Formats: sequence, C-alpha cells, structure tokens
Amino acid sequence: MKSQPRTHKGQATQAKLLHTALECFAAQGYRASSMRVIAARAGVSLSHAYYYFQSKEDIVAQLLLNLRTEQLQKCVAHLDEGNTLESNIRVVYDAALEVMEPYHDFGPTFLKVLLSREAANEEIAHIELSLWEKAVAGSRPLPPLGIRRDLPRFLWLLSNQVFTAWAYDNSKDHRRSKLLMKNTAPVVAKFAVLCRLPVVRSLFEDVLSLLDSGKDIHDEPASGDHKSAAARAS
Amino acid sequence: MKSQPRTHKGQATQAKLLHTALECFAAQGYRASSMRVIAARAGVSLSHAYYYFQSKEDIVAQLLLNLRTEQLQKCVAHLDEGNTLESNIRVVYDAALEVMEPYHDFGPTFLKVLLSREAANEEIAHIELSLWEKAVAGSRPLPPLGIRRDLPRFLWLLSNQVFTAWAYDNSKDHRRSKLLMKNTAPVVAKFAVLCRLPVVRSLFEDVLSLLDSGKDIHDEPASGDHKSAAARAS
DNA sequence: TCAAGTTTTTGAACGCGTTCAAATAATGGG
DNA sequence: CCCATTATTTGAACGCGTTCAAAAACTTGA
Repeated sequence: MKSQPRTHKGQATQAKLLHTALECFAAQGYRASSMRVIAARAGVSLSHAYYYFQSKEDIVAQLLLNLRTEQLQKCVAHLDEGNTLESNIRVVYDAALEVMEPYHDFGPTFLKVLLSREAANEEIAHIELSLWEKAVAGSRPLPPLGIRRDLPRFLWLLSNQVFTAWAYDNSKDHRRSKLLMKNTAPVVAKFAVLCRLPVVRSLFEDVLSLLDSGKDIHDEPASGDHKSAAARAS
Repeated sequence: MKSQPRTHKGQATQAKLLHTALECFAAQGYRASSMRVIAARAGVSLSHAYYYFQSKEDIVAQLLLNLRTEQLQKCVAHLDEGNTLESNIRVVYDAALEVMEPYHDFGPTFLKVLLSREAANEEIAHIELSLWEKAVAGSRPLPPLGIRRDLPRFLWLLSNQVFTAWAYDNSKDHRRSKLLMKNTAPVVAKFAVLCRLPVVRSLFEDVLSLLDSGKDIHDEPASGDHKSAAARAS
C-alpha cells in the first residue's frame, strides 16, 4: 500500500480498487485475478493500480489482513466461555479454516507475505498473536502460571507451521492439514499441562528462547546507539 | 525434468543445458539467470530449454539436489568420529551453510520445491534424511534407544524449519538464522537425553505422530485397493 | 483569472516464464 | 534408397507483474 492518497477522490479510488480486487480474488481465485483484470473491473488503467499498491502481493496482504480480522471476530466470543485450552485451540483453527478455505490457492503467496515480515505485516502478526492470547487467557483450567505468559507466542509460532502445511496441502479437501490441526490441539494441551514439571518446563523455555534467536540483531548498526538489552527477562 | 531424452545427442544437450544453468545460477544469481539467458549461453533456443525441463523451478530443484549431495559429501566423514550428537548436528548445519550460502537468493524457490513434494523431490528428501540418520548413528553416547529410530526424522523436520528461517532471513550475513542453527544443536541434544524420562519421551512420540498426520491419506481412492495400514508400528 | 505546483491517470513498453504449431533432423522397416 | 515415424529444435506469440515518462486534472496563491 502506497502512502495515503492526498485527496478524497484519491481515497475513493483506492478503496474501490481494493474492493474490486477482493471481489475478484473471491470470485476468480488467485491466478485469474491478474492486475489487468482487477484494474479493468475497477474502471481504471493498469498502471494506475500501481499508483495505489506497490505490488500484487501488497493487495494479497490486505486480503490476508481482512481474513485474519474476520477470523478474530468469528471466534472471539467462543474463547471466553471457560472451555479447555484444547477446545480453544480448535476454535481458533476451525475459524481459520472456515475463513480461508475459499482462498486456498493464495496459500503460497500468503506465506510469502507472512515470512518476509515488513511494516505492513505487523498488523497481521498482531491479530494472530492476540488470537492466541485470548485462547490462553480464556481457557479453564488456566495453563501453569510459569508458561502462561509465553504460551501464546508459542501457539502462534506453531500455528504458522500448521498454516504452512495447509498452504501446500494438495490432498483432497485439504484433509491432511485438517487432520494435523485436529491432532495438534490435544498434544499442545497435554504439553501445557506437563509444563508443571520442571524438566518439561525448561524444555519449553529452551524452545522459546530458540525462537527469539537473533531478535536483537540490528542490521545496520552504524550508529553507536546500542539498545539490544535482554528482551526476555525472568 | 522431462522424461529421459531418447538419443545420445539429446542427453548431451540436456546435460549442457543443465550445466550452463548451474553456472549461471552460481555466477549471476536467481533473478539474472532467466531462461532466455540460460538458453542463449547454452547455444539453444528458449523454447528448447522447455523440451528438457518442465519449468525453471525444475532446474532449481536440480541445483538443490546437487547442493544436498555436496553437503552430504562434505560432512559424512565427520559424522563417524564418535562426537556428541550436538556436535554432529552442528556439522550438518555448518555444511549446509557452507554449501548454500552463495545461493541464498534461491531460498524462496528452494522452499517451494521442498514444500510441494513431488516425484523429483523424493531424491532430495532421501539425502536430507540420510544426513540426519548418519548424524544420529555416528554420535557418542548414542541417544536413548527408544528414540534412536525416530530421531533422524525429527531432526529432518526440524531442519526444514531452520531452513525456512534461513531462506527468508534478510539480516546481515544471515546472522539471525546462523544463530538459530547454533542454538538449535544444544537444545535438541538436551531434549534427546531427556527422552530417557517417560514423560518427555511420550511428548516426543506425540509430536512425531503429529507429523505423520494424514500420511496414509490417498488422494484418489478410486480403486478399492486399500493399503494404508499402520505405518508407524511400535 | 492565470500560472505554478502537485496529485492523479494513462499508454506504451520491458523482460519474465511458459506454450504451441510447425520446421528440421535422425531413425528404422520395406 | 525412400518413406513413415519419431525425436529434436525453432520462432512467434501469450499473458503476466512491473516501470516510467508524460498527459490530464486538480489545487492554490497572486
């Protein structure tokens, strides 16, 4: 998404473009929704689409953001009913499936958007994380105190793996990745409970600190200002 | 890769094409090595390249296969010296880095090749798995008997995650993913030792059976011949 | 109102991966 | 040897994502 348009008409055009694109995406799928088609259906020249969106991937990122928002709305109510963690995990996955199923052929592009993290994707990441936060906070019994704070991050990273499997799953009706989601929930719930044991808990922490590897590495440390610090304290 | 060429000259042309492509890949990187450039440098028309290779991705798959082979050769000797599992894991990762560093911009395409598993990729998967088998079998002390058989598969799947991180790592010199590799080794080694405990061991088995989810799902079960069976017996 | 500046919109082009029908070369049986 | 068949090779094209210089429309200050 390019920097905000200056005028009202500009904003309207951008909105129409985005709206048309999402319509095409839903109706024709990824391949058939070329930039030319989108621009034409929005009554706009091809190159003008690039005035408002840096790339096609950019529009797909918007789609993904919308889908995540929809997913959040769909399941936020169910996450607060005092169900088990296992049940909550399934709620999140089921909502994801429900919302994203029509867009399965966007999978690889979604993945690209998620993996090459940039400014625009932060919003998506924030929604995903808050989903798992609610899943944890609303579960009864609550997971062990020691992991309660970090469990959402763990579930989030795990869900990215599951999402990867879904994106490239070409089995009929994506049965393979659906089964993966179904089986993931109880295993994770069991794991959470076992984290009461110090041995298991220390493994959990090892894995988490692994995932934070290089979090504090700044690419261009030209200025002498060092601010890395210890991100994950006690 | 299309079905084998029928004549000797055909094989020679295919070989030259592949050879030229790999040269271009090494010298100019992914983007600059267009099919047109490769074909031209091989002294062959553009469309002819498609007679021998179904797609550009197909050639990249060959590159990945070569790199994995090179990686295997590079570290197979070190894996048999009776070092610790941790040390062996690092040997495998270090060899991967050494071999693949010049091809970092192929990362996303490599990933696509690996994730959309098809016939051609089985060979790559086989090499990767055998790498981890050697890493486990050659380590002293040997990991607990109960996980010794399945640990290689676990390490393999884990390495795919690490590989994903590397592929999309745009920190300077890929420091982030390098750090991830370095930190992964001791954590996994510790995990392997802890698998002596029944609790941890049962978690290990849960995770593994998760990864096998849907292994026995056949896409086109038109014929009545059911052969799924139990893949992972005691 | 007019001119200067900025924002919006366009048409034409580039190079890419890929496809295809048709031309050429090699092969093998009568 | 010649012809039918098969294998190899080509040129031309398609649609794609993306870029760019320049036109058009709009805004604003004098």
